[in-house]
Amino acid sequence: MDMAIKMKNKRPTLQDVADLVGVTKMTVSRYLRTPDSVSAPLQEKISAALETLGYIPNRAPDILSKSKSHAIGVLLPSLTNQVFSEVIRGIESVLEPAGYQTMLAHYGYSKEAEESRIATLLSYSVDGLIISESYHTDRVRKMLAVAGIPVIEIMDSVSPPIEQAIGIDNQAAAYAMTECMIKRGRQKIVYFAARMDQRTLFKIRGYETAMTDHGLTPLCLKTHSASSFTMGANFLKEALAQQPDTDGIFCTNDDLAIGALYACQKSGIRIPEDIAIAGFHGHDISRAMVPLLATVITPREDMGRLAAEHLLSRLQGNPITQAVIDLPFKIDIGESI
Amino acid sequence: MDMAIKMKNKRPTLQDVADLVGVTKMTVSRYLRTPDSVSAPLQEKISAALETLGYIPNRAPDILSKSKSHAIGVLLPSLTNQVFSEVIRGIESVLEPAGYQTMLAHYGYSKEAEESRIATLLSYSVDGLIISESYHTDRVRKMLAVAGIPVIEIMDSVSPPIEQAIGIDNQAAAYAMTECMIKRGRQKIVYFAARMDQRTLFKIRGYETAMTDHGLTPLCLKTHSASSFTMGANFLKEALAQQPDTDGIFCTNDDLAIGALYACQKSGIRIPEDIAIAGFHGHDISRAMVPLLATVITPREDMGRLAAEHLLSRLQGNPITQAVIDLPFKIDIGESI
DNA sequence: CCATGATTTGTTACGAGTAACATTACCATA
DNA sequence: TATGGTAATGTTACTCGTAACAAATCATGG
Repeated sequence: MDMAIKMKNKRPTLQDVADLVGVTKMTVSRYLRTPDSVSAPLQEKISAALETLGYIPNRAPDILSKSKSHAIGVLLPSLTNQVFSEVIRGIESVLEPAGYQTMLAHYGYSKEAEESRIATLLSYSVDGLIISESYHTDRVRKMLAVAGIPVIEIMDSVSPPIEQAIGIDNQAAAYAMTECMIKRGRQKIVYFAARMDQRTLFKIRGYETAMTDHGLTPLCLKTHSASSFTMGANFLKEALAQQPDTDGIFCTNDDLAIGALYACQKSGIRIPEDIAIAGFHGHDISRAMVPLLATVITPREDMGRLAAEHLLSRLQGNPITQAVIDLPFKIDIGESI
Repeated sequence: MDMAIKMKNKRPTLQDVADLVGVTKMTVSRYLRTPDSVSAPLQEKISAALETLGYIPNRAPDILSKSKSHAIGVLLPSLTNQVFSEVIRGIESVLEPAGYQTMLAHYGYSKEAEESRIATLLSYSVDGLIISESYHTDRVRKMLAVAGIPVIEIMDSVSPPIEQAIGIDNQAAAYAMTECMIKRGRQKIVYFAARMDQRTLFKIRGYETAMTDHGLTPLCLKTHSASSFTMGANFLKEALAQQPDTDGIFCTNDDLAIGALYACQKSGIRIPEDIAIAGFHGHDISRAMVPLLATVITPREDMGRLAAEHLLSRLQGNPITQAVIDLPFKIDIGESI
């Protein structure tokens, strides 16, 4: 066999193109960035050579010499949650048309994992970071400070931001929904909480404050595992066991609420006559189902979109105009409370 | 003000660490990779200096000299679709523990966009690619060939793969579900199709073949826009207008099916007595709702997981063991047919 | 007390593209 | 035809970490 020609299977470089044309790689480099800076005959020859070899630009040298990767790191707690899928969608809808690449990472709600993921993203010289959660370790804060790139925190608008935060006031949202249920006559409202992350803790506080403000006794069922329809059904059973006259359920997200709602339907519990159910986030399904789920509608995609827009603005050298952007939420009473 | 010390705000390099300790960067480099290759006193001093400066490794030189980024490019048609969120989850569940970074991109079902996204991913020297759809332009095929990195296609197991494909037989799946509905007595089944991508076309073919095989007349409602609950409701209206005695609906995905199902509930159409409804994919919601949605359960997360596993295996130098991996689907008749 | 080998640290070169500077080619005009 | 000026192309140096090689240091045994 001929094992001569083959072997050199590495992708073509500017030098390969230059050799084919008979010029230096500098000329090819110039052609790629400003075609007219090269003479007309060369333009054609270089263009043909690029096509022949299938040349693809290489960002590595640029990342090395200019520390600019044109990539943005996105660090979220989870990919399992629909909320974050929508955030990613919002982010990508801005970054991609702007020519930025998204580097996605997740840390499963673990602080140690967050540290290592941020280090990893920084090791790729990302030009900016979008991260979530409002609490960060000192090590994370130091890494971000040293990296000297713009960082935007999303999801929560209450905690003081590292630089800039875009989110909602989860506590106020939970308070509002709880109060709404109380005003509609519910007294024995149970809160279903999962994951127990920062945002969930804020929501619980909002719920508990609303309950005690109205002279009612809060009852919160908690799990550290992820939320799911099944978990919502399980929580329903437990709630009825602990508090048989439960007349309202407020869930940390739509999954739990829908799980609880279907479980009620299966056991002949009428919604909302017997028990009122409310969720959190307002996913598409809750806007379509029968009965319509009462929920707190949150601007998840907007959060991603705005975060990306502000990040790009800062990459263009603009200063931070607003350290905290508090996005509005909306209470939708649907048909389930 | 003192503008002396500040200014040099770029992130610390190995040289900075070395200067602080009083050695060459080579020594620090060695310490980072094999701490014991450096004398004990130096180990401590270097460790302290790294901490003081907040040094973060830089992958750029490695990418440049070894063309190894430890990043995997993932190109999907859309991020809007829950199917792909779950695929991403599967991919990340393997890549992240293996120390690989995910570079995510999407192309909105456009072939031109696919070309440019692949070029972008390659420009970052990704070590491997996971892409979707089975049809690719010549330019894409050439880029992939020149890049010389392992490529895995997911979602479809029928078309001949570039190198390796992992997916399901969409046509067979649609055929199976259609036949199942027919065997349960349905005659006037309408197909709801959206997006009209490769996979949808396969499904339509499966549905139509099953119908004609059983002497029935297929009727397919189509839209090029994305599927949604609303679209499912609209399709229902149109189906009843075009074929008032419609007794079955088979949808290209669960969203359309659920939208149609809820629309039926609202108009007093009984499911499945009056109309049988089936979806495709078996998302969590369809496994929890009342009535349980009949659906084709597809191994979305498995697809991602397997794709990532096979990719890693090939990055470790193993050959392709199976060019096409056809994953099983499952018909779940639920309570809606 | 020096030779020998082992251990530790240092030096040089490289990867791909580009900024900055240097050179060459070419044209028009005096 | 020499000259000035511009347009086109070439050269050099640089980015940061590390492989490969070189040098220095140290310990041990004869």
